[in-house]
Amino acid sequence: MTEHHCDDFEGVKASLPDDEMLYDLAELYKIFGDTTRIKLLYILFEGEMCVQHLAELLGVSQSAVSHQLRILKSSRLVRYRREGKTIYYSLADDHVRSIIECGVEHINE
Amino acid sequence: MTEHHCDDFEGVKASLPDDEMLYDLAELYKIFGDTTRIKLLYILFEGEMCVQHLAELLGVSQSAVSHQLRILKSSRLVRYRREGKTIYYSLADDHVRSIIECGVEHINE
DNA sequence: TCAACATATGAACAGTTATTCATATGTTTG
DNA sequence: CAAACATATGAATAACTGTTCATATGTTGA
Repeated sequence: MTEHHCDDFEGVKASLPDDEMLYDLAELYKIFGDTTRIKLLYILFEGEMCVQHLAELLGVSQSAVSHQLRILKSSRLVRYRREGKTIYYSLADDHVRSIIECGVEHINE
Repeated sequence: MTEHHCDDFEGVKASLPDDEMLYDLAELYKIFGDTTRIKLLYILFEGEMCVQHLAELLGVSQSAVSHQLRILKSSRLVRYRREGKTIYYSLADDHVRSIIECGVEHINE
């Protein structure tokens, strides 16, 4: 009797989270899987910043940043506040930090 | 004096990790950003399993699983051992678990 | 060594994604 | 209200990604 689990389909299958949850999880990580968005999040670690300046720091167009911010916003990873014409973006909560830290740990091993 | 950081380009820029690290990080998360791979990892939480059975559990072709396993392997997220004709895959370490747990936390908030 | 089996790999294709360009929305000031 | 500015959005495009099919590699036992 080996220790592999090929015998126990039903057991393993039952232990899996439901498909919707797995889908959501993948969707979440997809968001972190892009250099522009990772950079955005890292910049926002330091505090809020307006769109224009985010674009300059990243070296991409205002439009590109805005599109990416929309994705981050819709996943509730960032939030924003308006001040006159300017909109300042910031991190929504600390999950972002902890998620990224987990990744960094793996890379630095 | 507001609290935003638009003034402090250089400061924020200096605080950013180097591009290579940010790239690697994005590459890592990209791997988690796919339902098939997330499922694979979840299955392997329960123990090692051979390719054929992984394919059956996932409902995709043997080839597809093999391609995905190659990606997971090259990122050192899984490892394998051969036993005759069969190859058993398993998680490489516990980082996978902690990374995924961070994601789950965000989803369940 | 040959047949049967398990896994890996390459090419092709369909679907997705990130960017840019052009333009729209919304805000402030004269 | 009009002009100037900041951001958002839609369409188009180029690049990337995951799957399948066909086939190659590698292992075992007769």
